[in-house]
Amino acid sequence: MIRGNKILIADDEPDILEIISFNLQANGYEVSTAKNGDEAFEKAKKILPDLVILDIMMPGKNGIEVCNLLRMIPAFKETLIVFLTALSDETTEIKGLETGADDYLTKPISPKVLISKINALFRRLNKDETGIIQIGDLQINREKYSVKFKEEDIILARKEFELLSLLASKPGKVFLRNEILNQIWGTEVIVGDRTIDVHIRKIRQKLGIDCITTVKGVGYKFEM
Amino acid sequence: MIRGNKILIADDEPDILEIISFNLQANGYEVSTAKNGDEAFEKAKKILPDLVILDIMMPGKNGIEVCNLLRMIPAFKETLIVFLTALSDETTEIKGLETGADDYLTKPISPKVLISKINALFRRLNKDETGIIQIGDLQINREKYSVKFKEEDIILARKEFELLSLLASKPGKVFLRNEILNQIWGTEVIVGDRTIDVHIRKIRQKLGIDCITTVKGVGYKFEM
DNA sequence: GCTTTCACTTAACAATTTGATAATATTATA
DNA sequence: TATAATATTATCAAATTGTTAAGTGAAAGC
Repeated sequence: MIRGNKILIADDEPDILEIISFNLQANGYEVSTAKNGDEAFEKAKKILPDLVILDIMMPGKNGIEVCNLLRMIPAFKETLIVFLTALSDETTEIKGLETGADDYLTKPISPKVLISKINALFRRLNKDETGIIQIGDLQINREKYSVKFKEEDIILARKEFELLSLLASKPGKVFLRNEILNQIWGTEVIVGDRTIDVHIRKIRQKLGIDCITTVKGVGYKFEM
Repeated sequence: MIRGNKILIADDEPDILEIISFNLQANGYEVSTAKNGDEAFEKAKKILPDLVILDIMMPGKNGIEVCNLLRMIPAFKETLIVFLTALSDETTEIKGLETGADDYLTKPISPKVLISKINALFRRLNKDETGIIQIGDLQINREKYSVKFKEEDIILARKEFELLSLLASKPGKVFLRNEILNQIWGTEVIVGDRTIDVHIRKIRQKLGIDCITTVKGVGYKFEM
């Protein structure tokens, strides 16, 4: 868990608090609890959690009020907020979601499912899936379709980029010629064996460094 | 059509497809449908939706398989995927969420609640909805539909504006021609490939600076 | 009502790049 | 060394994009 592992739970039933706390902690989250809406709001402002789990019916402020108040504070614009309540009526659920909550879960819920849902929310929050391959001084950015070597931009044509991208996706692994053909040309198109060689050559030429190794009779592999 | 609002629904029950389609469309989403897993996978690759709603039990590939396949494709790393199924057993739900889905909803679900859930997901996705994009000396104001370069107003026609706006929304990212067509023209309208080029040309001409790069065989990207 | 203007699209062609192959040279290895 | 596999080079066809001009329809202006 790189970022975002502080969770605040607000519920007026001590049993619920304990069960959920236990399960979240067992999954590596740092948990704080609150017994009512007012306490939840105060604690939230103090500890700045990454996720707030709110019961709706609580003494003091109810969950929806807390959610509203939090969303008004800039620091909580991005904070995950989830309702966890026994209230399963449609109107409340819609109201809850429209308040700016990220999910609305109804009790009873199994701890495992709860954890899965929470993991799913965090997964999207930590969207560091940039599609960048970095090996030594070589950087391949799939999204930008760009290759850099020591801050130097290297322009590759499409097939060249795809080929390098494929080989570099698993450094050290030998890709069979067949495998390469299937991955890059697909099963429909049929091209000669020499075609691969030529593209490999162009990549080697453009990169200027020797990072693609020929494994004679088998295929090619990427190595720095 | 600037906002990400394309949804693909896959379900083998025509009634469900129709009801959900209707409701989503009524809420401003652009909807495509698929009757089974295979069709869902193919259509997804073609139209590049922002959200995919998957039934689990379907002829051909089941929903979980489709989700798995999609998540393997770089272009679908960020796509919202939600299961909507009658299967309410815990194991399946956990498996679904661990496959990389963003939510797991069980039928029956009221259209209103479904819409709320979907809105909540999109709300988090479009996080930087400030309406103003500032890159170097270039300022794009989505609300005013205006573009400024070094305090100088630049008048762009609608399509030109939308195109620039799209490219500039993720500087560096290469937008596939497909992606551009889908985002700006939608899946209904079909225009020739040259149309994009011509708009690109006009933007380049009007801006006077070289900030749109052609990636041959792939698409275009914005770079200052 | 008519004309003008403008945004958008397309056709047609030019310019460019890419990718595949043939032909030949070179290398690795049994 | 003989042989199969790969490297290299040059070449050409195909794919892709750039550019210009022209057509279309809708909105604006007279």
